[in-house]
Amino acid sequence: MNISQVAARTGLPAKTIRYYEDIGLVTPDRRPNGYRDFTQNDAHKLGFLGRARALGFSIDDCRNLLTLWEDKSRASADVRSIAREHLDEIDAKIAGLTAMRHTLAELVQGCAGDNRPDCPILKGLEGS
Amino acid sequence: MNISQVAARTGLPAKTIRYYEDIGLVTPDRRPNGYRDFTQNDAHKLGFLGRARALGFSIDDCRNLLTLWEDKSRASADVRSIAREHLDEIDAKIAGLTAMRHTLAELVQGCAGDNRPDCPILKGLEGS
DNA sequence: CATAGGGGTTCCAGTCACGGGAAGGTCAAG
DNA sequence: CTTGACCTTCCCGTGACTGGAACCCCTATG
Repeated sequence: MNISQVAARTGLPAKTIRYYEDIGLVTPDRRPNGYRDFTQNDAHKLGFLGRARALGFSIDDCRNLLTLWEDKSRASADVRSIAREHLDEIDAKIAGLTAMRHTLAELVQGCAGDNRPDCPILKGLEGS
Repeated sequence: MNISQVAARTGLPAKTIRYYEDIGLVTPDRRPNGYRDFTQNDAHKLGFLGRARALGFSIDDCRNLLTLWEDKSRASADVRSIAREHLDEIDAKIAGLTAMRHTLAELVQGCAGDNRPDCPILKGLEGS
């Protein structure tokens, strides 16, 4: 399979796929003319990567997950622990954003939004 | 004021303050020896920047907010519209993360977390 | 057979918002 | 005079790509 075909199948840009090869996440064969030749398994791995990245896993996480995924004898507890850590991170991010949202919403609420130069949002940002 | 003092007052690292000067957000004076000399107003601006950044405003947003902040005749509606857009962005991020969390939590829940190699998390990531 | 196009390849540079660290000038204290 | 804290600039690295240039390969058409 050429790179454009695997790109179409996985939804990943060709550039990204080449980058994933650069950092050793996939190792496609090469044809005599130098073109990359992806197997079904490569495409499958790249699809896996795409979904894991979409779920917010870092490249390092993905590398670990890929290893576990290919290791038939791995313990599912290992996978679970990576996923759990990631879940905690997501929760922390959500909490941070929610706090941010709260503060900002208060500022916006207090703002008349008219043509007067008096703006509580800027006042709020001015600090104590 | 030297950079370390304004850093202490604003909570921003000196490196960050120099960077903000690089990209034109502040323009401190210079002493004969080359040291930066920050006015009270500079410190105030940097504090403003720190709080706005902490609320997740982008550097570009901050640049706009700073302009509005320094413009005595600005309309509060302008500020409000920037803040509202930012609020929408925050909401979108929260929604995305929440969806992610949901998917991931389902995967984790389905995982026994024992030593068997059968792992629903990896299965879920394998895709259709 | 020449050529046009749509693939593919490599490599280099840029992104964002800094952080780390080197090499060297400056200043106040002991 | 020396020490040590502080300041300066400069350059490289981060993460995960993205854009572009320059060039090769393959097929189809006049």
